[in-house]
Amino acid sequence: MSIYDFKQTEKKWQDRWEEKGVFHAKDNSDKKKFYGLIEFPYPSGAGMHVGHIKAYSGLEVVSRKRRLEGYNVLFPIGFDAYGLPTENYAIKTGMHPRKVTDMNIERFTSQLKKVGFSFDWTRVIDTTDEDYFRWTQWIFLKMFENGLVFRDKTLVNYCPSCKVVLSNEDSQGGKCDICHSEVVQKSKDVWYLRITEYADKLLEGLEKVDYPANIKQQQVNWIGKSTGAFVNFSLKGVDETLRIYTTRPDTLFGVTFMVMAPEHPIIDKYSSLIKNMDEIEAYRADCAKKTEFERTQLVKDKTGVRIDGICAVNPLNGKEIPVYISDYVMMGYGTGAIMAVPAHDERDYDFAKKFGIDIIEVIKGGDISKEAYTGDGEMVNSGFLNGLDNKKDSIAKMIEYLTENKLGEGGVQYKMKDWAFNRQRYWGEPIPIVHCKNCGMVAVPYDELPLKLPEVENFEPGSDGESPLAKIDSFVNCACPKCGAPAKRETDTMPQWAGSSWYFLRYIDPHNNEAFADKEKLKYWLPVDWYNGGMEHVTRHLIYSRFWYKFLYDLGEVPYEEPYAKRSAQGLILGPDGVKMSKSRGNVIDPNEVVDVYGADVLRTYVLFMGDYEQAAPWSESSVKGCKRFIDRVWNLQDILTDGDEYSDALSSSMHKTIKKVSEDIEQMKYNTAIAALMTLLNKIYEVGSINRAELKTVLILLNPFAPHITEEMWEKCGYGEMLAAEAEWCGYDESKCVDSTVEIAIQVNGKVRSRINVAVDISDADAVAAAKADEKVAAEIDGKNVIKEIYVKGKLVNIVAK
RNA sequence: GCUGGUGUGGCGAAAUCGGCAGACGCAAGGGACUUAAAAUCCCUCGGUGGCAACACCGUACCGGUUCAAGUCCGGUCACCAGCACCA
Repeated sequence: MSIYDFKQTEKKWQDRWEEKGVFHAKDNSDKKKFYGLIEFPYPSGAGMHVGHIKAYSGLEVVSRKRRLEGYNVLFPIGFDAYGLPTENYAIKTGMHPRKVTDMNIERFTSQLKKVGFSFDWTRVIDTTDEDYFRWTQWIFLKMFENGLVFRDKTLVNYCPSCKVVLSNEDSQGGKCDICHSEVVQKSKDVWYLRITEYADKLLEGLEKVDYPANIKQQQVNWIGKSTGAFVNFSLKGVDETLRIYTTRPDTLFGVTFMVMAPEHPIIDKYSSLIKNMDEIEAYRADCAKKTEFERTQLVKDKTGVRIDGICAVNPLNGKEIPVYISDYVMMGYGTGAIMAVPAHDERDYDFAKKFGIDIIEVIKGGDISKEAYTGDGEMVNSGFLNGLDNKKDSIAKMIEYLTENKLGEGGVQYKMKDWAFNRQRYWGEPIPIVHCKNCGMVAVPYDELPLKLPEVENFEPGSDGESPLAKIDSFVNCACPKCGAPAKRETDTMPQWAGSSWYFLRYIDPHNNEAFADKEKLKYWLPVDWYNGGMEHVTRHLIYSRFWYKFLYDLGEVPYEEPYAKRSAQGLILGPDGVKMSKSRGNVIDPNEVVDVYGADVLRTYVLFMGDYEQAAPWSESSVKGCKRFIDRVWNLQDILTDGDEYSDALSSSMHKTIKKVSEDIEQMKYNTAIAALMTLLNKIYEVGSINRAELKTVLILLNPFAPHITEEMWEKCGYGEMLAAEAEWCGYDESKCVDSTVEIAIQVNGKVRSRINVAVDISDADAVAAAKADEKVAAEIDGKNVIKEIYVKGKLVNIVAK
């Protein structure tokens, strides 16, 4: 018995795989392709996390299996290297972000290689590389050309700590996605990408892809499509319409007041008519003080101010309606104003109660003296709608009436907002736009790309929320590409999501200087067959990259409608204390230490064995040892190896069953049970006491995707060949050989197990029941009773119902 | 509040279609080997009762369907994740 020297062995095979280039994807191949994609890492200074290992190991196993199955596999890796942590580190230490990035990438690379991942290292990309971001800028300019880029001065999410403007996706829950501090609202002129233009396409595309239901649902909710109507209310005494959006046009006869967002422009436009402007300004100031989080909390106790001097008119019956401002209405959704129907909306009801406003019932079914009735029913107090069902007929009828009389029309709204696309920071892709007094916003010509970052001394962002680039005159001052007049460059950079929005396309053709990727190659490799990543990206990167891809599809640059055919998400690895790993808690597990102590094969096996791949699970050092034992027991199979080029009778059915189980489980990401099946097989082999050459070969191939190093070493040592990864074929199995000739079945009497017997697999129902009845215990149990029913479930059990 | 999900031993977890609950691993206890420890190997391991064969109970809780329910149906509770005054 020899001891398995994992350190020396793992290094040996990692070097050989690299030398031989066995994991390089081949272009222009006739073979079936498989494109497996994992979310490329942000190369942080902290180095790799065990979470990375789990995230990559899933598709690593699939990719290795696919190669053995004869596929041409693209399983690439790269680095999403622009971002604030690097820049902040550079500010702190005085090192250039380029240097920091290069160091971190080098460290990640060596760590990844030590785990033995089968990435194609000839296709590595780095989003901060000028040959890469040149094309990020190129896509941005294409969007600019096509009207998908615009500037707007409105309230934006702003992180005072990071000193950057955040998109809606980056400030979920009112917290900054980067540093988790409270986001404030600030009025600022910033860049947007018109992602809402693609809302419907993003929604419809979900029907064509294989994503888990929860991921689809989350995206659907995030896009938040609603259908309803726009209604134009006139304001009394002035030539002005107050336009609102509602999903409930059926309740239009029940409107008793209107509410505008505090920032609504109509207020300023008619401030001279408003008698209580002081009160309104005071309320606005109060709202501005609230954080986004406070403002979006659902509160029963509504606040607001009635606008004295402005009055709206119900377009149906000419009734005068008071107008309020309140912060429960948001400027960013719909038109920033609502018609309030307190009888049938909880928020309006709370507001009406507080301010003593009339509540008019227009749908029968509730008790509006107690609470708002939001259910359905028959229309009342509603003129031409009376007697109709509110859902079935009256919505359509009302929209028809509004349209005919030019009082409004049907419409849709989305919760998703346009993408605030900018960072007031240094370490990002420069936005390739020039501001010219004569020509306005002008695109940097394509042949001047990449527009590089200037060399600067100080990366510190300006306190006024300006990019550090604004201080570099040599960068800012330029000639207008259109008219040649002196002009100024845009100084904002792109947000960190830019580079990752299309990286999977560049892997396909990473060294192309003529285009972001060759069309023929895109046609061969796309779509990504399987994309694994974290749940945290479902309403960020995953939406953004689908949007960019769909834009490129509309341009004719990419071949299919959706980028990712299938998506999956791994669960978190928690600390040994069952809580999310964090530096401050001191419960972080360093994957390098695990590799050093137990070896890469053990680490890889453990992260997949620890539980359901998609579920969170705590780290357990002793369970790691269990996997170490398993790997060592595999090594020791050499001691009981015998000749034989066919499966032995003793192991045949176990071999076939295990091949079937492992093959099927990998496809369903049930890696834990696949490994358990291999352990079960190993137990069986040791019980039998020997393994022959044919059986060992199968064991090595089945285990190879999980533990590639030890299986390569044994492959070579036992004389199967030179390199498993280059030579082996995935094992087949024979369904008919997965079963033994006899099985043990349970015998139940009235549903309770009373005995067990061995029967032939192909026993007939009648014989099985007869055999069951012949059993002593069963016979005693049914003696003197009436047998009512007899059931035989093939290979499982017999149930005799007796009274 | 809405959406998606989860609830099974001391722990991580298994269990196609409803068909022997607890595979596999960890921890624990006992034993072998050892001067000793580690490593390794063997045995036990959901609970209660029993010397035992065995019996009864047991998949968050209450109820239902069924010969048979962890699995299906109705209701309740708890936890996790995401969204949230979205008109």
